[in-house]
Amino acid sequence: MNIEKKLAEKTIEALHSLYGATIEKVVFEKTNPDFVGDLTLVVFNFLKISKKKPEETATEIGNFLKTHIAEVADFNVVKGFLNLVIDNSFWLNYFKFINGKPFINDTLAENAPTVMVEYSSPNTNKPLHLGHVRNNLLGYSVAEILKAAGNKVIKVNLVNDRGIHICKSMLAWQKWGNGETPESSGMKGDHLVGKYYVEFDKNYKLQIADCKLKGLSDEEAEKQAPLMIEAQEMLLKWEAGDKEVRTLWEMMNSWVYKGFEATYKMMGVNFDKTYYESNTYILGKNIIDDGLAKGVLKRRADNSIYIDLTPDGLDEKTLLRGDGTSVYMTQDLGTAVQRAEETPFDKLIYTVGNEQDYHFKVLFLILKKLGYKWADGLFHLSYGMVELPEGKMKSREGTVVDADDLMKVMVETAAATTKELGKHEGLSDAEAEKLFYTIGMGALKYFILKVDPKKKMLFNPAESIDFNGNTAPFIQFNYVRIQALLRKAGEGWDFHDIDVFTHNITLLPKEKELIIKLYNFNATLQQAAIEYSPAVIANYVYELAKEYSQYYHDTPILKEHQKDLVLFRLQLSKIIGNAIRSAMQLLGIEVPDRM
RNA sequence: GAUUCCGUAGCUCAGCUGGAUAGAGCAACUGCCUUCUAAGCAGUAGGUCAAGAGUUCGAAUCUCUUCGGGAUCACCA
Repeated sequence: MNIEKKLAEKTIEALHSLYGATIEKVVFEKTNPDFVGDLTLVVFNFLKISKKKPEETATEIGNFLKTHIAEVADFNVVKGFLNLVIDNSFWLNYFKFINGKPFINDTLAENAPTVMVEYSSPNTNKPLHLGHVRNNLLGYSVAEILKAAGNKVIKVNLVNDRGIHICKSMLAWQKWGNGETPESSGMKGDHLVGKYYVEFDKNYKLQIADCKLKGLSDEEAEKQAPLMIEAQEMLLKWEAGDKEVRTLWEMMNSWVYKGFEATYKMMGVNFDKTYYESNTYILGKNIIDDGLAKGVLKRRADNSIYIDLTPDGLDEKTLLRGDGTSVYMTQDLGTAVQRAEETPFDKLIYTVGNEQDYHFKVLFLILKKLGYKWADGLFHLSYGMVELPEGKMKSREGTVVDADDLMKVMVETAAATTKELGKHEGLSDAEAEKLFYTIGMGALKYFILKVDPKKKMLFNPAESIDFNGNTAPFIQFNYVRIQALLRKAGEGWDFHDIDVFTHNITLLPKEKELIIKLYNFNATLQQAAIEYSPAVIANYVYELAKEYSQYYHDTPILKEHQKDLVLFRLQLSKIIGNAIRSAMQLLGIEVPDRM
C-alpha cells in the first residue's frame, strides 16, 4: 500500500524507457493545495536527460505513468510540475485496509534493534523544575516513538545521588534542620532537601562576603568559606564510607526518591532501569589502562592522564587527575562500557541539554578512538533550554519554575476552565478529577513537545498555557466529539461490515484529505523516529484534528439520511479517533471520553 | 578570542534532504450555537524569512561575510 514507492519505481522506468537514462532515486511530494492533484513530481532535474522543455518532459512522464499505473487517474502539468491525481479507489482501498487495524503495532520483530534511552537523570539535592520537565517529556516520548517504530526500547535513568551538591544539603540539614523530616514538616521529600540546599547557599554566600571583606579574592573566598570546607570534608567522609555520613545520605536520598516518585507518576513517565552514580562513579579507571596500552591516552609529567583531541579540532581532555581520582568524563566512559557489556545495544540515546554538546562530542570521540564498535550507535539527544521572559532559569535567583507547582497549576486551570464551560456536569468527582488531570497535563505536555527539541523554548508563567487553538485540549476535544458520535450511534452498528465499494461511496474532498492524512501516519512516525522529534507527531496530530474539526462542522454524520453514508462517516470518524489516540499516546498524552 | 547552535507576522511556533503565491495558533477586528459537544467553524488584517553576497532554471531552506542572541571552551558535574 505504498503508492509513492510504486510511482518512484515506475518513474525510473519511464526515464529509462523515454530517455535512456538511469536515475537512482526520484521523490514525489504532496501537491500544493492550490493545484489539482495528490502527488507531484518536479521534473526540472530531468531536463538534462530529456533535452526537452519542462512541460513536454512532464507530459511524457505523466503519460507513461498514467498508462502503466492503474491508480494514476489523471495528471496535469504546470511549468515543470507534474501533478498526479490518484484514483479514489486507491484511497478507499486504503481505508478498507486500515479498518480495524491499530496504528501502533506493539509486537516487535525478532531482530528488532535494541535502543537504550537515557533521560531524566536528576540530581538528588533539589526538586525537579521546568527544565527537567522538558527532559522527561522528551525522553519518554522519544522512547515511545522509537518503540512504535519497531525498536526494542529500554528506558533508563541515571540518578546523580552523590557528590558535593548532596553534601551541601546534608550539611545544612545537620546544622539547621532540627531533625525535620517530610513527615514532621508535611513537605514533599525532594522539596525538603531542596530547602536545605538553598539554606546552605544562603549561608555560604554570607561567608564568602565575609572572606572577601578580609581581603580574599572571589576564587579564594569561595574555596575558603568554612561551609565549603566542611562540605568537602563530608564528601571525603562519604567516599571513605563513614557510617554516620552514609546513614544521613541514605535517609535524605530516600526522602528525595519518594518525592521524585510522586513527580514522575504525575508526569506519567517511567523507567525500565535506574542506575545510581554512587555505584558507577568509580567506573572507568580500568578503561584508562587499556587506553594507555593502546597509546590512545597519554600521561603527563604530574601523572595525570589525558587524551589529545587537537587533531580533531578539539582540546586536550584530562581523564584522570594527578592524584589518580577520576572526573565526570571518566565516569561516563565507564558507565557506557558497562552498559554495552551488560545489555548490548544498537543505539544508546542520551537525553541531555545542549549545554553539554561539547561533553558528548568528546565522550563519543574517545569511545571511538578506544575502538568500541558500538560507539557509532551513541547519540546525544540535545535539546534547547527552557527560558523565561527574563532569560534563563537560575535556581540561585529563585527564578526556577518548579515542576510540581507547574503541574498543579495546570490541573487547577483545567478544572476552572472545565467548570466554567459546564463540561464536568454528569461526571462523578473521581471522573472529574481524572478529566482535569488529563486536560491540564495534556496541555502542558503538548505545549512543550510541539516545539522542535533542538530549539530553545520560551515559557511565560504570566500567560497561562492556552487551551484553545494549537493545543492538546483542542485535539482531545475532537477525539471526544468522535466518541460522543459513536456512543450515540450505539452498539447496533456493525462498522466492520462496511464495504465502501459495494455501497458505492463517493468521497467528499475533505474525506479524501482525511484518508490521505491517515495514510501518512506511518511515514510521520518513521520521520519522528529518525529525527528523534515528538514535535513531528505533535504537528501531525494537530493537523489531523483540525481537518476533522472542519469536516465535523461541515458534514452531517448521524444526521445524514443515507444509511451507507452514515456508516462510512462513522467509521471514518472512528479510525481518525484511533489515530488521534495513538499519536497522543506517542506524546505521553491521554485522551478523555468526554469533556 | 575559539568552537557551536539560533534569528520566519506584535507574541509563541511550523515549514529547512533546494521547488509553485512562506503557513498555523495566540492577541485584534467581523460573522456563525432552536441543527451530531462553540475548548468549535468561517472571514479580515498582519512578512524586506536579521542584513548582504554567492551557487542554481529556482533559495526561508545550501555556502560565505556581517550584525544580534544563547551555549560551551576546568585535573566541575
